[in-house]
Amino acid sequence: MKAQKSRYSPRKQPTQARAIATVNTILEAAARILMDSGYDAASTNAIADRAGVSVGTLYEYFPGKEAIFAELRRREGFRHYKTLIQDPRPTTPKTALRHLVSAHIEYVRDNLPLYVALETEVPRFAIEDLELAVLKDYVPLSNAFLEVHRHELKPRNNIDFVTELLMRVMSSTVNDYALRSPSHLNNPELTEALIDLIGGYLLKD
Amino acid sequence: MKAQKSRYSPRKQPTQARAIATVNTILEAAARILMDSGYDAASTNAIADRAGVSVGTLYEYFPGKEAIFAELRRREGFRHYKTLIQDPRPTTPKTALRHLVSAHIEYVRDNLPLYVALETEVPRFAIEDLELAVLKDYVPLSNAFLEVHRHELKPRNNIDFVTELLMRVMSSTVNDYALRSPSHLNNPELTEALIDLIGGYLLKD
DNA sequence: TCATTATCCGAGCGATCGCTCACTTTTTGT
DNA sequence: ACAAAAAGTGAGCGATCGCTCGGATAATGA
Repeated sequence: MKAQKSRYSPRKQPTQARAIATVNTILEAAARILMDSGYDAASTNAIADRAGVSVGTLYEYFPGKEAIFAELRRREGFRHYKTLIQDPRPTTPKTALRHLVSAHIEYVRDNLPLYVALETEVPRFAIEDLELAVLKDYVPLSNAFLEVHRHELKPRNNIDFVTELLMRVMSSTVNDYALRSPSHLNNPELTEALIDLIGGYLLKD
Repeated sequence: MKAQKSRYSPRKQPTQARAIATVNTILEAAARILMDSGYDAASTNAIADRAGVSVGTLYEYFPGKEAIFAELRRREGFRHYKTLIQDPRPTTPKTALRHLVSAHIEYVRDNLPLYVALETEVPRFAIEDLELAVLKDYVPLSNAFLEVHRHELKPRNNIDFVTELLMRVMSSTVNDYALRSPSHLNNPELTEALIDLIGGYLLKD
């Protein structure tokens, strides 16, 4: 059986190079209008105009408006995820934690307008895919790593629960700063405080 | 000068009892449709129908659709805030922290559908008022309390920064669970873990 | 009582939206 | 070279939206 076709998956796969370029252009136009004027202003006609293609072309590759932003979110989520896992051989839990926190904050800071727009403007349709990719891929990865360094951790009865909690603490707190006090993302104190907070709960002194 | 008239403030103040009831009915209808069918489905016509009044009446008291949900959010935010501060004389920082975390989780859990709908469905217009009320009222309140119990805290150079950070850690983490894993809100482990996490960072052992 | 004010009504306007479809142009494969 | 497939076009349809306005009804207060 072929890959499950989500309600938000592309209508047709572009094969020629120019078609792939068209899809990218459409997504870039959608991102631009989203950041500049919000989700409501990002009508399919407006996106097509901005991309320099006709609405008809847009509907060749996307079954609807929601699919455009679902794809945009999927691509950004993957970019984000990649920055988190490209840690050259984590050595100790402490350094792994430091890399995770600073890489996460760095991604959000460096992509702030789009990150904020996706979080605040776009309705929450079809985020399950992305959630699964991050929580079901990354959490087990972390768990395996922590398992190896069990002797450096404070003893907890439920490692799965703790890993997931601390993951959420980090991402949702940074998310909160991004939406409400974005300037704090440049404050090194924030990174250090999060490392101390999470490390203090997770690691032996 | 009269109170600053926000873009989302009511068009006219209801004076008679039946008019006040009408406004409440409209807000309740808006909340119901929002929870059942989302923000887009909550058109002004739909809200008026559901409330059993005409659109004309709706526009007597609200300058537009956004104002309805701004008011709804304002009222819910105030209800939430009140549950946090009604602590009968907090004694120690530890008990105050326990009360804060459990009261917060309790409110979110007991109002989950509306809380989630407001967070995920309603665009983020005019939330500044609410932010100010909570962050500018509650944070100083906590700071004053912590100042008194300074000797029980781990020494930090920036108490304002720490208070705000821990506040955001708690609220945004609970928010994350509410949106993505609401069943965990019933897990007492979550409350205990958050208290340990924040207490461990803030308080001496 | 009765003028004044507050409240409520709802048909319908103008604008915009997501989207279709009959069609043309470009690329591909042989 | 040339038929088939892929890519691109854009006028315009049907639906819905937020909102107005002229007028009816109910409460108030002197």
